Amino acid sequence: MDSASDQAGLDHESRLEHGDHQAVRLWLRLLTCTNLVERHLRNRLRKEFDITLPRFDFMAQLAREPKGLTMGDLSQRMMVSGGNVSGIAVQLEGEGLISREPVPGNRRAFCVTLTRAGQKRFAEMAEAHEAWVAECLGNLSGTETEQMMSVLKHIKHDVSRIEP
Amino acid sequence: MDSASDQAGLDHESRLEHGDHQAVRLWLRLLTCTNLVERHLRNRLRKEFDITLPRFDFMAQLAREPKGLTMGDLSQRMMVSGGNVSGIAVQLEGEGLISREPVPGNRRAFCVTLTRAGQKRFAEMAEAHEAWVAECLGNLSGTETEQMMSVLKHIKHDVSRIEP
DNA sequence: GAAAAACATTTTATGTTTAAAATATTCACA
DNA sequence: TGTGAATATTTTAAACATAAAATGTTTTTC
Repeated sequence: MDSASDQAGLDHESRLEHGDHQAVRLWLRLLTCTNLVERHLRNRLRKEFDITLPRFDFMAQLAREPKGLTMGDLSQRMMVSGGNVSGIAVQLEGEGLISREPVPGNRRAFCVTLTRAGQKRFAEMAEAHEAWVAECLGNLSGTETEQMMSVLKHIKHDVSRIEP
Repeated sequence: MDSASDQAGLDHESRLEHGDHQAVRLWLRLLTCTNLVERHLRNRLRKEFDITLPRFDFMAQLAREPKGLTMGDLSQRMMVSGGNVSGIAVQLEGEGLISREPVPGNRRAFCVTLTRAGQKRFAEMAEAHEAWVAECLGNLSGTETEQMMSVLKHIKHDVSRIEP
């Protein structure tokens, strides 16, 4: 607990505690940083396009998959609950940005796609969004970006091995 | 747009586009990874201690500041709106985990502290929480941790220079 | 010293998020 | 086949988030 103590010369238990503590410090910084960027993007999307981040994300997933996705696919890719995409879909459909067609062989599922209007609208937003992200993360050196990508991959791997 | 094209030999504009694209890829990975860890911690806190992440965070801020914090301090440190902490405070006060005393020289402000019960409860949770974080982020090498801390600091600096 | 500005907090209205329950459809299999 | 398990989605209830208005207190300023 003594912050003046040096890492060298600690016993096993203390070293473990120290490592855990380091992990917490890293986690807090990671969380703060991500929230900072996320909030920035959220605010700009709202100000410039009057759209929320989840709705933008919803459309982004569809833009990547021109053949369309089911509600379940969307829920999984956006990593949010099913009830969530359900609500967003109703709104976007009401605005004519997406359409939901029944799937021929499966009366449970919908096939959701961007409408023509949705594609056009998303293209405008995506361009701006990419520039905003670049403002936040584009000043890193090539090395920094690679390090970050690599460590994040490592973390993702570790976390997905837990989940019980 | 051609993913087979090599970074070398691109003109200025394409290189810019490439850089922006890299930034977006990094951002998506960063967001995914943070959400993954956050969700894991949220679930465990709920399962093991029947508490939400914001409420845990609220208590964590107080645990670090035994002299107490005002509602405004808490709002700032948790980086959420004032109305938000207000609601959480009512609940935690109702459960006897925090107390709100008037500040002697300032009848506007409250001084919020953990009660004895709150300290005890938080200590239990914090220990588990630290271990869970270590499960997620503790398998990184010293180098990886340092790289991550460094790059995140860089990002935070860049983002806070934007905001308007 | 009174009016105005700034401060600290709560209330209100609106919207997002989640988990869990409900509904409906399809699949597996004895 | 027909019963139960699995799948796909929607609905519901509770917690959380924000902005903006409301309330009360302190400080500034003229």
